[in-house]
Amino acid sequence: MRTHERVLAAIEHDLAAGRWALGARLPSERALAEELGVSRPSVREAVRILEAMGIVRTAVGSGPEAGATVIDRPAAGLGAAVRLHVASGTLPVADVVGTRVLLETWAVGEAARREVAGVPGAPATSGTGATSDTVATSSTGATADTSPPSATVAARLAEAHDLLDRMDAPGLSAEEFQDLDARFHVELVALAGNGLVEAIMAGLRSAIAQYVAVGSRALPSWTSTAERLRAEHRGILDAVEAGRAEQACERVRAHILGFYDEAGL
Amino acid sequence: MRTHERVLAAIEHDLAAGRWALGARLPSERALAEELGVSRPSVREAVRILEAMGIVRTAVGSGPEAGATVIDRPAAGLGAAVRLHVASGTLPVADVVGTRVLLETWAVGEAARREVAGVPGAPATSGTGATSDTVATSSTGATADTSPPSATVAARLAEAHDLLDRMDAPGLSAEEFQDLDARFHVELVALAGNGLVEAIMAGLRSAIAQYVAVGSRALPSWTSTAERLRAEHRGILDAVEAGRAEQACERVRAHILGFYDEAGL
DNA sequence: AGCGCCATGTGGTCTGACCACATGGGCTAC
DNA sequence: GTAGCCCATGTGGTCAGACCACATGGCGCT
Repeated sequence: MRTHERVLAAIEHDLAAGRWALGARLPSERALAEELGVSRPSVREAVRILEAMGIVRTAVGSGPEAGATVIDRPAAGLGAAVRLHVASGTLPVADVVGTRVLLETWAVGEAARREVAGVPGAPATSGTGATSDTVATSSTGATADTSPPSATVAARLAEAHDLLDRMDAPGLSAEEFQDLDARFHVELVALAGNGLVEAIMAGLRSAIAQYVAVGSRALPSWTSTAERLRAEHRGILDAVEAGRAEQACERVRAHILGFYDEAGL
Repeated sequence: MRTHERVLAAIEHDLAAGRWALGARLPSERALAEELGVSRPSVREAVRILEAMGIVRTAVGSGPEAGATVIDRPAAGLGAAVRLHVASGTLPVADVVGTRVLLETWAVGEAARREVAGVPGAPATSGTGATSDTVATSSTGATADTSPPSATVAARLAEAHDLLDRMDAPGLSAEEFQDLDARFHVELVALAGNGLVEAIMAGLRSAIAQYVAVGSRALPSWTSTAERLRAEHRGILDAVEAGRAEQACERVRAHILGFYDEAGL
């Protein structure tokens, strides 16, 4: 077994044993190296992997913000992995589209059924909202994290409405629109309250952004398409809030596949 | 931007540009370092991340097998990331169970509808079968890769049947049974022919194995539970092959949630 | 012609060092 | 006594160089 794998296993063990809570700091690389009897580069490689997977965040300097702190960003690792596999050509775009149809139709259905059950403001089981990637940067410039952790469904809905409002702004560039659009769809999935599904959807985000950017260049008219997308977004959210699960599912499906077909992908 | 991130971005760019096909070898670490004007440790950190995400495989020695070769193992990165997040306590087990219910019910439904459409032997869109993890080893000892790439649906069905037959072997330990069980469920999802969904399910495998192992210790009688699981597996596969989508979905849901409830999780 | 040995190139690891950065306490000036 | 500045300290980031284990493949010997 390679040294950095032993380090990784040791950290994973301590993580599972609760040695470090969320937000806590790992020992310094030098201290960990001495503690485990390995060299600093080996520790560094393990920390790099944890960072790529969204388990820790590293920062230089001094004080409580410096060092490797345990964070909660499941989407980072998933997103980078999916994007890299799409980049290497092993994952076809059709599979990505099929997956988002699956996740999003399910999510809006769940959300709508929860609405009709009369618990519109119930807290989500887990709010692991984190969207930006940690690894590399050749993806579309993901701006910044937005979703606060452990948000309620009501807050998620408000966030979704806010995103739609911002997409109505005149003079919005296609890139800005598509960025807001991607975040809206992640919020949509987040409404279902399953942190893992949300993380997967957030992970798909950069891969989705790539094919959307490519596909939008093949459109006859971006402005008219954007107008249609805006209306469809409103329609989806309306169906969810009205508790019409079947209608919400069908609208999401038509929305996603409609763009996919129109862009000729 | 940190040096290893620049290296990662450069490799991702070349990967997307088709510089290396699947199975090709990356330049040696020393050559890459010189090419990019960075030191070897920086290259190593980038390669480590690629390895953790299942993009490349590294091997020492000489000859065509040595070095960093481009592979196609989407499940490795996803699996390790999901397992680590579950270990750190940020992803509840209920979310993992909910996600597998979603993926598996959808997959068997798709498979059954494809059966009834009369294309039982149609080739899958992509066969990215890879199940074992690359990172760390504290998970349940995943034995080895089994699914060959680009397998047909018929081959997948045969593999599923074979797994069920092997689960009938007398004297099978609980661990062996659960390993076969996990592989059966991955095969089930693979029937739908979506490589990404299959990769996600394969990624969930080690996280699932953990809660199954914990839950099975709380069962009143493992042998009787195993007997029930065997029968349910056959029932699911029968429904798929008969093209009864609704029945297959319901049986999968009952199968997963039944164990979850019985184990008191 | 067959066999065995070693030069070669690979990743794996370690040592030691220096740098940039952010903090926080001590020192100085007022 | 207080407010401000400044540098010691500890952090990750990076580099250079070295050695090791390993697997291969060609060379030389038999």
